[in-house]
Amino acid sequence: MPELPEVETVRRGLLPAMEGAVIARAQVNRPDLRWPFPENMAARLTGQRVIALRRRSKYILADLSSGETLLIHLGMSGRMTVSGDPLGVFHHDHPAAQKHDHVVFDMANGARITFNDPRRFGAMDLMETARADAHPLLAKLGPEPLGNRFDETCLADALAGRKTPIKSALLDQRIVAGLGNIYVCEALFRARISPRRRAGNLSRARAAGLAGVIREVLRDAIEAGGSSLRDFRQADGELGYFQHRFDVYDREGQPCRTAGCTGTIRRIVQSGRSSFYCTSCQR
DNA sequence: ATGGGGGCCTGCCGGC
DNA sequence: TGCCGGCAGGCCCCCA
Repeated sequence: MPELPEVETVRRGLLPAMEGAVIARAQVNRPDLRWPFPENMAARLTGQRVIALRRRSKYILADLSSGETLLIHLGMSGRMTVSGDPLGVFHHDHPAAQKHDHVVFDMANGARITFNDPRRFGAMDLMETARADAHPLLAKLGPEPLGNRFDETCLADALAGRKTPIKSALLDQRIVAGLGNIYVCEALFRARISPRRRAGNLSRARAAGLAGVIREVLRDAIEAGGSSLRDFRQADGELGYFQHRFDVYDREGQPCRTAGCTGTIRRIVQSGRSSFYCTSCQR
């Protein structure tokens, strides 16, 4: 599910309830998600203050007062929602527990944060904050697309010589971190590049343009509060709006939105994933 | 080294 | 109404 814009939207939604707040109680309802939880996870979280709530790629990172960092990944179907009232003014009740509520944080400020993940492709882990970058899930990630290190040159360099289709290359988190199936399709549409084109076959000028377009798509999506497909909700339970702005994703058979283009959006399968694109204006 | 495919899970949707 | 196949936003791992 959640790609970078959705994860960023969740992080922002969690900030008022989590950052600077103390985890009064951590309830862990099963031993694992995609992988086993770290040893004594509940005990290592209980009583800790969340110093900072960060994001790296599609991972949420909560730096704790203990010197450890909690890593959270939402997988395909993970959600984090806030209930209750961080200000302690209205004394809202918490909603009843749902199926697949795997981890629940009761914050000392009265907020409850619930991690729900039907498919359990998500993950949680704990590591030393000082060594967070070396975590196996983070160590090989490429640059943040909205950060300073991601520029035209670096994308062109990363794509050079690669025979894989540009679609697959952009899904490779070592080239650029945080893109998933939706935003790769959308970025390639905006850049007018066919998902089937060999990555190493793009001119440096087009690769440079693509880098700019990737940033633009992600910024637009974050601004819209992410996309709401199936089970994505913002942390406050509200729906995002970016799905209404998809130009190609899930628009098979519909007309291309490029001005003057009479093409139709097609769906193809590349390395097992759907790609949506206009065969007429994406080359 | 690089690229492709399988597998992990549950839920939903469309077709019969 | 019910069953079944196909599909889904991610990513590790194995194989060629």
